[in-house]
Amino acid sequence: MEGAPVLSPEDQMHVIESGVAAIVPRGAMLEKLRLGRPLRIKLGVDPTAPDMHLGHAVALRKLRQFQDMGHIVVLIIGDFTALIGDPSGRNTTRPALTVEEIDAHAETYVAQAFKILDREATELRRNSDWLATLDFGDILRLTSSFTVARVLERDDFSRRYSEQRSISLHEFLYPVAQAYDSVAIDADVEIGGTDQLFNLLAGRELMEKRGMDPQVCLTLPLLEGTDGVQKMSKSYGNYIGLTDKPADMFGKVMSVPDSLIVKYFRLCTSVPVLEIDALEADLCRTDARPDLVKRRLAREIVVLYHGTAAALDAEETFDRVFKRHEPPSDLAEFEIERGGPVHLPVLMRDAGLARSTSEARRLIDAGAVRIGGSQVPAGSYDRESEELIDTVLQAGKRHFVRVVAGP
RNA sequence: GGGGGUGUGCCCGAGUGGCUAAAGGGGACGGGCUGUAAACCCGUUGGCUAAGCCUACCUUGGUUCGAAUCCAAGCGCCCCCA
Repeated sequence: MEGAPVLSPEDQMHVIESGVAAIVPRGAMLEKLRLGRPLRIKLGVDPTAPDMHLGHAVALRKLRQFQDMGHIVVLIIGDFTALIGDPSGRNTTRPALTVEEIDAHAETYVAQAFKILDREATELRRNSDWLATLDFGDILRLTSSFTVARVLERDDFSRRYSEQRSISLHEFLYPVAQAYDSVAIDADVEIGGTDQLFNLLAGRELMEKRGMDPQVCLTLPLLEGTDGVQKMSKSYGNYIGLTDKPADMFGKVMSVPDSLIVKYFRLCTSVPVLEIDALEADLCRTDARPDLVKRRLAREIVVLYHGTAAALDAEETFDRVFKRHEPPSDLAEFEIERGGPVHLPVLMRDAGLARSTSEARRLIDAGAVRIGGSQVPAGSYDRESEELIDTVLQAGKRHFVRVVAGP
């Protein structure tokens, strides 16, 4: 955003607060903004998960908002802390990663992060730069700033402690290391998920003890996945991947429950906050059209990751498939031999329309399968190849394959 | 170190010798309604060119015409005592 108008501290505050879980302490945030200089906004990431989805992007989007208002982002790859493994939200010790894994993950992470962040306003750092050089004396001085009781207050530690699960001594050092990151880069603000609050506060306290202007801690809520219940996660299968195909992305957003529309706008799009406020007000009216608002949401998100043209295309495909019940334009093709009988369950399994021939039979018996638009009757499993070639085979509402003659 | 418990399909959970591909629920999938929302209704939910066959109740071995169910050993998890 070149030449963005300079917002007043109060207006900036309004943007910053959109969608956040907490700003601690809120007053300090405002004071920092009033300084009138670019603030240094810190995000530390553990190079663990290379496949990113909208949930991972939430913090990055918030950082981007800061950048658009003229602030600097300091993105820290926790290559050194990954050797410890963040215990946050875990019941057990997290396995440490190898150096090779860390490098590979960091690379893919950064590549994806710069789809969202402004490279020009980003400082990219690795925390091994300053953590690896500390000697034992430094570490002793550092750890003397914290007490065991304080660290044990953390939910995850206290739970593990009372349940008599093991806590390795080095895990205690994770918040210390993260706090030291804030000192090393002189952070004004650090952002993270709600489960990070303790670590963020540790940074604030350490800076204070060192006579620095302590960082403000900003936490972001977890983003629910397409099921609207569980947090977005690959293992729950409810995620929208940043590299999902435009049509898939559009469709997945449309399947998100209405109750999450505003949250998604705030956490996943770059729509101006004032506009989202207006949208939210509209949605509360009795003649509201949540379907249209959600459509816009889907469009905004696809534009962000695939551009305008792809978004228009995705919406068109969506209408074709789900409104007019026609096959999409970019159909996958599946080749079969010309001449001879075809057993539908096997064809469907091989073409990826069903996971097994048994499932394919079930789909047929449930009336979910169509050849060239006409329903296959239950129990009818065999066809001649000529009846299938150059037709569209459909299983359920969203799975299509064009059958063509093979070599 | 001693004592007790438990291990079932994607998950939870019933089942204590044949009628069990295994109740019920959740989830998922499919169909209807719709806005690929919610709510609701119906169906399906091990594999296999399939009225049949094969593989399945932690593992291995055993008893039996027949075992998820009984016995033995092993492995995992949980609880109590020391």
